[in-house]
Amino acid sequence: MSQQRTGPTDGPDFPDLPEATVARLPEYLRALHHLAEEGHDTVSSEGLAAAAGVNSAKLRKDLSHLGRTGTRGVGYDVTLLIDQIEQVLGLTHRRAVALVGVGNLGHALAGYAGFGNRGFRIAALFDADLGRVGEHINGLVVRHIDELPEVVQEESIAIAVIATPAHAAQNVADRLVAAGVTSVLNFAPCVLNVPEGVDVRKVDLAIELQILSFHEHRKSALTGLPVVQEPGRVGQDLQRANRLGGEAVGS
Amino acid sequence: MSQQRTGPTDGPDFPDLPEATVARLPEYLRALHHLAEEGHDTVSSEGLAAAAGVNSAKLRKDLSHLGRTGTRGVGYDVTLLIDQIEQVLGLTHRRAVALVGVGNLGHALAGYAGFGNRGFRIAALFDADLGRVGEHINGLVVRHIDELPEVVQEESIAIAVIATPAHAAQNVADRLVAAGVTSVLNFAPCVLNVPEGVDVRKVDLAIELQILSFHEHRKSALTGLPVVQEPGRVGQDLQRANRLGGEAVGS
DNA sequence: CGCGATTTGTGCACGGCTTCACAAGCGCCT
DNA sequence: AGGCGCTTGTGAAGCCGTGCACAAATCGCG
Repeated sequence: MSQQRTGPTDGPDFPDLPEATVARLPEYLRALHHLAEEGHDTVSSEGLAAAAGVNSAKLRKDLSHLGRTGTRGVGYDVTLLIDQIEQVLGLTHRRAVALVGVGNLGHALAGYAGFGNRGFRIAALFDADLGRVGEHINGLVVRHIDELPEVVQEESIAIAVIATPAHAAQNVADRLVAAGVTSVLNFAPCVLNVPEGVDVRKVDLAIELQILSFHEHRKSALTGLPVVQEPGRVGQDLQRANRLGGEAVGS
Repeated sequence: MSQQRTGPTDGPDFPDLPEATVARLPEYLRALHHLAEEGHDTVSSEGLAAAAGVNSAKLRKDLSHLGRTGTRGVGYDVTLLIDQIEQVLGLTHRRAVALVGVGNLGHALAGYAGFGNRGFRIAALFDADLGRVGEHINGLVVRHIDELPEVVQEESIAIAVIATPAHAAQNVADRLVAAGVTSVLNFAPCVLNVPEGVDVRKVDLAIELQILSFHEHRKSALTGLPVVQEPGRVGQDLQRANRLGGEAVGS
């Protein structure tokens, strides 16, 4: 609401990173932690790039946005780089996260150790179902969603995870925003409308599979039969042709 | 392995969609199903774009890659468009999916109804832990991972989901590929090395949160105090600043 | 102290994606 | 039948991201 995303930041230490870079920094961070555990003190861009699964030039350009980080001829200091990235990502303190929806998926997320290890602390669980309120999960008690405002205030929660059914997600999002949450990770398969200034990221498991399905479909069309049919009318014909050839997916 | 991704496809009905388009088609599909349930027969690009959360021009260009789909002055026929997209994504039949790792997350995924509704059928569950083998989840029995090759053959499985701990993921991926799987959805926080021709998509929950954390960090630096401190040592100081500015998030 | 090996940081060009703006086409109404 | 309003499909411009290739910088060693 109050700030626009465009234009250079006037804050001195915010280099206004490209979004693509921001999306990769966490991956670098994970790789660096792994390297640190193995006892490495320094890494070359080549080595870190391999560990993170990216091009080394891209990695160097990404890191160059953080200011002077590496030393030529040597590489990057692992612990120093970890600190720098955690700085930029705002991971210098454990951020409190609220989780709404303690169903099938939410239950699993509440117990997922990966959050705790990587800068986050699930500070509160919520659900609308009174049958679930009061349940203990991983040392936390499930609270009713009406208690959102107080808890968000008390725990200084800025990030929330939505793991509710799709039909409830928009309502939950509205209440989260009203309570002061400004970042949402949405697992519900629907589009969320939020006011400007609130960030939403979406994770849709079925969509990921459907993207893979497309590539599968294409692979099997290439390796398998050449799909004989007229190039002109690509309408209902295709539909029928595919339904018939549907089984031929074995490698 | 056998095919390279570059160059135009020689198959007549594969328009070689841009990857960005492929990633959005599933979202359109979901929105269309929703519209169909509400009784809509046609949609304008504007309407569908709003429902999918994208720009309408982008949507039209995406759909134009599928061939003639809409009618000018009217819009898009909802059911027809659903069929077309499902065609292209290879969703004309329910694809069998294997799920490896029946821990915290895997358990939830096995019970997730969203897969079944959207073109996929979890055909087999695997785990390396003998204590879990034999367990019944959602009508399926957990099998030992050594049985992978047979089951993948029998069920014609081309897509697999990895929900194991990170340290086991690469091994599992190798075995999946050896068994004939050519698409992998990886929930383990690590990079997978797979031979060419195998597609991997990764979902890392902590990374999503870290990206949100970055934006939070930036917001609080903008709205709050101008972050007075030496540019040199950007260490613990920022940490304090953020904690103080944490309250100022009310809309 | 100087040289060579090594590795970072970056200028540059290329390709893909996004967005605007508008012409072409379609149906409806008179 | 003809015109009008609406909506698609697309040319063109601009932006962002990627990757090559190389200059600049640093360390170690003789």
